[in-house]
Order: sequence, then structure tokens, then C-alpha cells
Amino acid sequence: MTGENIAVFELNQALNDSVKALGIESIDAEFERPKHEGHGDRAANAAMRLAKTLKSNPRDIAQKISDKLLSIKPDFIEKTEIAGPGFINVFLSGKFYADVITDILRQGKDYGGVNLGRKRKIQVEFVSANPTGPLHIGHGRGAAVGDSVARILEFTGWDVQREYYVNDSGLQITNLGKSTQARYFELLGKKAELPENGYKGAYLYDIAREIINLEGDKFLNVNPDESLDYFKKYTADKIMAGIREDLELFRVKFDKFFPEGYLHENNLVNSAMNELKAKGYAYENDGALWFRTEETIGDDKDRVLIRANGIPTYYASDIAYHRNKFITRNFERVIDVWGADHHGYIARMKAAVKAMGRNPDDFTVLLIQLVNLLRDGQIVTMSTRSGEFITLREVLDEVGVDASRFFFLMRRSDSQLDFDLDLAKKEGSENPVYYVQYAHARISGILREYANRGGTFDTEILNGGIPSAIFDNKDARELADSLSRYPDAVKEASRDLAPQVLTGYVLNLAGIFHSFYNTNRIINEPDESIKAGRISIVKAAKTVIASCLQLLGVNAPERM
RNA sequence: GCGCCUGUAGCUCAGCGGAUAGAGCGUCGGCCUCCGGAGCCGAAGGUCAGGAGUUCGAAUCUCCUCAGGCGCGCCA
Repeated sequence: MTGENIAVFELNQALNDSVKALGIESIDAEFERPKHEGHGDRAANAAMRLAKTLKSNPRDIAQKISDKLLSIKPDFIEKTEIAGPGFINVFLSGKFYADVITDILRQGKDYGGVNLGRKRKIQVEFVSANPTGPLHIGHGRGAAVGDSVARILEFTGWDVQREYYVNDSGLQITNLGKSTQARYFELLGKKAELPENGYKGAYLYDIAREIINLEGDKFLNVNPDESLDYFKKYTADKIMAGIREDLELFRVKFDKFFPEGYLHENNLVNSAMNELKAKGYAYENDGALWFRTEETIGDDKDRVLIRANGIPTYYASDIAYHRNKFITRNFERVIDVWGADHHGYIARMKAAVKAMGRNPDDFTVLLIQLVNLLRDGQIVTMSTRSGEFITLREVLDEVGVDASRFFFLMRRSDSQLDFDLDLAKKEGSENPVYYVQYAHARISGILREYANRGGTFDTEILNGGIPSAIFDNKDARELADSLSRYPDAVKEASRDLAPQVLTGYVLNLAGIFHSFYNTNRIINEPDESIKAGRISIVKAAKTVIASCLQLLGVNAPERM
């Protein structure tokens, strides 16, 4: 029960008990929020859903359920109405809302932390950018999403491990080493060309310069093949260190950095391939090793695991890596956060998961779509080919961590995102992140002022002392209602791995708070019991906003 | 060619089987003798891309068409 709102739970329970009273098995009847004001505070369509099995008029059924509901929970329900084709519209009482608030204050920061995970092991692997260049804006979005998803899963009772897969071996690192090497030679006046798929970014000049400072020209006259390992390692380590710095600045922490090299050093790729062969999922042809993707997932063709030259493909290492996650480390679920350009790869990885004897549904890929940076309403063009891109660091320096994270999390991750740099910097209600943070700071200011004036928080309120009359006000009711639905928002975000549910929720909540503030005097309220009641509502709102922002990795400032 | 995703108000997007399709921004008009105006209130604005079906009911499910994006390497 932890995390749920007791009042909401009791109300739902009453609905289900009312349905059962008709002599029907439970149908998991639920209340929803009606769109229109006249339709009450909650509505249930249970009667319509039961009409067929009961072979009866939905409005008659609705009447029976409604009567029962009223008799079970008279103190929570002001009145009910049967409307339209058979909706049961419920108008909730002040007592209900008062109970909602007291329960939030009792639970404090645990409120909303519904235990869906039951301590099961889950891994979130994200960012995993190759150490070939600084993190760009797309990685930033992946970092924000992965980190927030991990926070949400932790809050909802999963045993979460955050991991970064470091692609520190393979062709591209060789390319990277050769690129730095070429810049090194170039700076020392020796003619050198970038390799065919070399990295053109200016940062490699910086690294080459560092190497010159450290080692001088000692590599100038030795065979480049002999010094290549040095250039590879120095460059990758240097870039990885920069990536770690950026992540720290972005408030993203990992439990483990898993190097690809570990798989090769421990022969795990070979053993994974042998297992596939033994189970009949892989076969040799034309000197290469192939996975039967055509047969297992209806792919166009089978895919190569080990090239004819003996070098394993990325697919092969990835299979070994995921085998390590699922089998060796025994994660119940594995979540990978990938760039959207990899979506063709999902089915193949699921096939591999199946081949290792695990349910492909235990493996989820979150795709991160493109971010369009906007300045002056224009898209800031980026080109990875030319090596010109906006780095995450540049954006953080310009608009800050809070605004960046909030903006990255405003849309579902698999749809494109317009990131308006000018908007992210504005200090006004047009800027969503300031709007929400301002609500939190405003409440903090009110509570500070309350304390300055000698106000104390009366714990009697926790024993049902919030006067119901407070909720005669529409804004007060709206506010309590929104707060009562926080656990549902958290559950949805956790089940769907969808932080944008929470950005949407907290934006809406902040708006409702601001309206409430404009129509309800708080510390200037002359009636002491009403004042105390309003203080408790405001405290509950602060608790929920702070909780929600924490799940997004955004600060909840006391003043701003 | 095959496959996946998207098309909802001027703009950015919610809603994904239920009652008169919502929000923010932008536009226009209001609100500070009082707790944080980084705020609030109101108005205008829509053949839910188009068409056909499924049903008591479709923006939501199915099929077709159109438009945009992406993916289909012994790349990663």
C-alpha cells in the first residue's frame, strides 16, 4: 500500500465492492476524470461495461451501483448522478479531499512511491556513447531519459543498476587512434592524411597537442603501427574522461562503466558464439558465422556474427554483452536506451535474447529521437559528417542543467523534440521549467513567512483536522484532486518508462497551485482553522512538486 | 522494393474505444491598498491529413490513399 493515497484507494475499493454487490466477479472497475465540469469529480463507466453480461439497461445498473456506493462511502461522496448512456458521476466531499491531504502529509517524500518492482533486479543501460568525441545534444537527451527512468524505477521499488557500455575496442577506436596520430604528425610538420573514416573534430588537434607536450616528437620517426596503441589509448581515455565530467555536471551517475574489452579478454564473445552454434541458432557459411535471423524473427536475411576475416561484428559483441546481463548477472529486466537510428537493430537483439533462453519481452529498448535546437526560431544546423555539432556541454553552459533536463523530458523520447534555446533561458511563465520551479519557491516563501510570523504546523491536522469547508472553493478542490492523482502518474511513468508523463503532470499541478494561490488567502487568512488547513494543502503541494522534480533530476529551489 | 514511426488550433504537443476534442506558447482584452506579478483571469482560434469499414459509440481499432521522417552492410 505504500505510496498510494489511502483516500483514493478507499474510494476505488468502494466502487469495486459496489460492483461485486451485483453478484458479478470483479471487473477492476475504475474511476476516471470527467472532461467536463458538470460531470462531477470522478466518473465510472462500469455499468456500460457490464450491460452485456448482465443483459440489462446500463442506466439501471448504474443506479444500483450508485446506491450501493453511497451507502458504503457516504462521508466521501456528496452526491452521484447517472448521466448519458450510463455513466456514474460522483461529486466528492470536502472530507474526501481533507483525507487526501492528510495522507500525503503523513507519507511525505514516500508518497507516490508505489511498489511495482518488489526489489526485482533491473538494469538501465544508457548514454554508452563511444569515446570518439564529446557528448552531443542527442546523447544529452538519452542521458536525461535514462537517468530519469532509473530514478522512476527506483522510486517504484525496482533494484536498479545504471550502466554505461564503453566501446573501447574495435575498428572505430583504431580509426580514432589513427586520426589523432595524423593530427600529431600534421602538427609536427609531417604530411599525414586522416584515415578514410577518420574523425575530423577539432578536439583531436587539442589531444595531439597534449601528446606533443607530454612526449615530444618521439613518435615522429617510429613506425606508426608501433605507436598506434599509444594513440588509441591516450585519445580514448582522454575523451572518456571528458564524457564523465559532462555527465557529472549533468547530474547523471552510473553504477558501472562496462568496457567492451572485458568481453574479449574473457573470451565471452567466443563462448556466446559457441552456445549459439550448439543450440542451432548460428551456422558457418562463406567463412563467416551467421545468426539465423530469417528463421527466428522473419528478417530479410541472416546476419553475420563473425566476419570471414575472423573479426566479430558489433552484433556478436552485443550478444555476448547481453548474455552477460541476462545470464551471468541475472537481471530480471534489461532496458537499453538507443539512438533512434538503431531501431532496425531491435528485432535482432530480441532474437538474440530469445536464443539465450530468455523472454524477449524482458528486454526493452527506448529509442531517442532527434533533437532540433532552435535559436531565434530557426533550427541550428548540425552535421556529424563535417564534425560540427553542438555539444551537450555548450547547451549546459548556455541554458543550465535544470532547463536542459526538463526540456529533454517534455516529450516522449521516440518523437522528435524541438529544443528552443531562447525559451529555455527565459525567466518567466512561458518557460515551463521556471514556471514549475517558481511554484515550489513560492510555496517555500509562504511557509518561511508563516514561520517568521510565529506560525507552527499543527500536527492535529494530521488527525482529520482540515476543515472540509476549505474545499468548497473550486481551486482548492482542483489542487487536492491533482495531488490525489500523483501515485497514478508515477505508476504510469514507471510502467511505460515515460518521464514525460511526470513533466506533464507537474506542469499541470504548478498551474493549479498558482490559481489556488490567487483565490485563497493563506497566511493572511483570519480564521485560524482555515489558515491551518490551507497551510497543510500548500505543504502537500510542495511535497509532491519536489518529489516529481526529483524524479526528473531537476532542482526544487527554496528561493529563486 | 520491404518494414517501422508520425500527420489534432497560427506554433509545440496531450488525448489512443466513451458524454460538448484539450493544454501551453503566440494574439487580443482585463487583474497588484493584502501571503513571492518569475503570478492570475477572460476571449478569439479545429471537416482530429483524406477516404472506406468495424460498433450502441472512433481522433482512438482495421484497410486504402496522400504527405513527412527513419531503418533495411561481413558499419557501429
